[in-house]
Formats: sequence, C-alpha cells, structure tokens
Amino acid sequence: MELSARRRYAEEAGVVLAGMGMPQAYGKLLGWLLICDPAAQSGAELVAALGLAKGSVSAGLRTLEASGLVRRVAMPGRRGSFYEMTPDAIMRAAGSEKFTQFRQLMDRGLEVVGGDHAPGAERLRTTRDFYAFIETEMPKLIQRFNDEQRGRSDG
Amino acid sequence: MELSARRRYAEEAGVVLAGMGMPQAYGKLLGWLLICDPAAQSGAELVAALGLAKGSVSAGLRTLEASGLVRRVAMPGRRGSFYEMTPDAIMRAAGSEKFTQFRQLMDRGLEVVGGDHAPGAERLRTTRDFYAFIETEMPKLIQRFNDEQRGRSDG
DNA sequence: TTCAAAGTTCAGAACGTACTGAACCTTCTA
DNA sequence: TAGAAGGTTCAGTACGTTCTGAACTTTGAA
Repeated sequence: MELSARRRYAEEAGVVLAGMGMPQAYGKLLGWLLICDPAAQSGAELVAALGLAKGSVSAGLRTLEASGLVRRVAMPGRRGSFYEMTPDAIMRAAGSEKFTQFRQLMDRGLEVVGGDHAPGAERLRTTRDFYAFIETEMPKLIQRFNDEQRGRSDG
Repeated sequence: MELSARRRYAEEAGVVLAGMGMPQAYGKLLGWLLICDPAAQSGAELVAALGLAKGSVSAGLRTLEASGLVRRVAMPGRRGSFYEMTPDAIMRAAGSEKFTQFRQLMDRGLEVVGGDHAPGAERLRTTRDFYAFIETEMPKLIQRFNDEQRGRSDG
C-alpha cells in the first residue's frame, strides 16, 4: 500500500503528538486536518483517509472538539457533519491550562508546608510565582501575536 | 500505614504530572523534592520516603537530572550523591522544546504541501508562525521574570 | 414513514510502558 | 584491601490505555 505524502505527514504528526502524551490516533487526525484538501472533512472521509476505525474517529473528534482544536461545520446539501481545524486551534493548544495546573499544585504545596513564609518554602514559592507570571503573560503574548498578524494583512 | 502530609503531597504531584504524560514515579520524586526537608536527599532517603524500588528511583533521577530539573550535590562527610531541585527547574520545564517541536512539524507540513504560498497552506503557515513567535518570546519572558525577581530581592 | 447513511457506545483484544526486584558493578571508608 | 553502602542494569510482570469492530441509536432525504 502506497501512502501519499499527506497521509505520511498525518502519521508523522501522530508520532510526534503521541510523544507528548496524546493518543496517536488523535495526533493523526490533527495532522491530517492541518494538511488535507479540502480543509473540512466528513467522518467517513477521515476513516478512509487514515485507516482508523469509526469508533476511534468518533472519539477522537469528540475530544478534539471539546478542547477547541477542531470544530464541526455543516456543508449545505451534504449529510452529516464536517470537521475542520479551528482558526485559533494553536493558541488553545499553547493555552495556559497546564500553567494553571502547575500553579495550583504549588499553592497546595505551600499550604502543606505552612504558607509562603514557612522555612523551606522558597522552592515552592518561586515556582508558584513563575507559573503565575506565565499564566498572566501568555494571554498578552497571544494578543500581541494576533495584533502583529492583523497588522501584516491590513498593511 | 499513615502518610504524612508531605508524602501525600508527593503522591498528588505524581498524579498531576502523570496526567501530563510523565511517569508517575518521576512526578512523585519531583513533588517530594519540592517539599522535603532537608532539600537535598540521598537516593536511599528517596526510596524510603516514597516507597519506590531502588531501580525506579535511579532511573527517575537520571531522567530528571538529564532534563535539568534535578541536580546532584555532594554532602561533605557523607557517602554517595544527594539530589535536589535545580533553582531554575521550573523555567526548564516551561522551556520551548515543545514549541520548537511543533514549529518543526509545521515546517515539515509546509514542505509537503509545496511551500508557504501553496494553496491550502494558510493553516500550516499561521500555526508555524505562532509557534515561531512563542519560541522567541518565551526566553524573553523568562528573562523578564528573572529581572523582576532580582529587583524584588535587591530593592 | 421508511430506509440508508452518519454517528455513538462499549466490551474485549492488543499493545506498550512503568515499575519491581534481584543480580551486578562501583565507590568509598576503615 | 576487604567490606559495606551506593548506584546501575535488566528481565519479567502487572497495569493501564488505545484501538477496534460490532451492535445500536440518531438523523435526514425522498
């Protein structure tokens, strides 16, 4: 079986994303949706393109949709839903959820040791401060990126 | 068996970190090293504190050391190595490796579709540009954090 | 209202990987 | 230089998770 370059790319994306803790099948879906033509694909098309079971595609799309990376779109005159990457998919992926989770873990740790000023709390405090910093700065960074993009296309 | 609050915290960190794709045992080690007293612990102490096998602790410390999150320190008058969190552990954890990996994946995708200006390349291009942006901005952000910290302790 | 296509659910198989524990090597002290 | 503590390696097990595939429900066109 000969795989097209695009299909091979989807496989590659699956491997990379799997290495980051995401199920490989979801990585393949994402990779394919990044590169496929047309941009919006039906479930059946995804099944055919990626050689995955219907169940896997269904579960994968649900998850990706829930996390805001993929959205459903309707195609007039055609049955069922179509799926495409959301325009802001990447920014969600870089989103600050993990930073928040870390910051909360550090806050919990500070409770355990007895507050910000307890002996030995420096490690936790610096870490907490850092993640809190990133947590607030990342959205600004994303804003700045959007502004620069807009400026580029307008000017 | 009654677990101390600190020990329970290490378990909690294990769960959280495992949820992000890191082996639970390594998360426990990190959690413990964030909160333990004294800050530097011997391998045997870690085995005892966390109820892990020697082999797991050895492998975990190697990995954490390799990624710069933990470092070995010598304790005068005591055998073997001791391990503690590096002061800049968190910044390494927030490091741009994943952003770089993503950016490279997008560059590969652009090759597949035929370059930045090929039809349908917008998705890949925007994504690539975004990660490239974060890739360069994150180090600056870390720098700014460090400056603010320094200013706080100096002033 | 009927029928086919689309989509969901779920049990089990298949797979990979973390963790253990025992054997082994290394290093340091006495 | 002997012996003990520290540290590493590795094969096997145990565990969890992904993925499949079949049965089922839902949707929408004619």
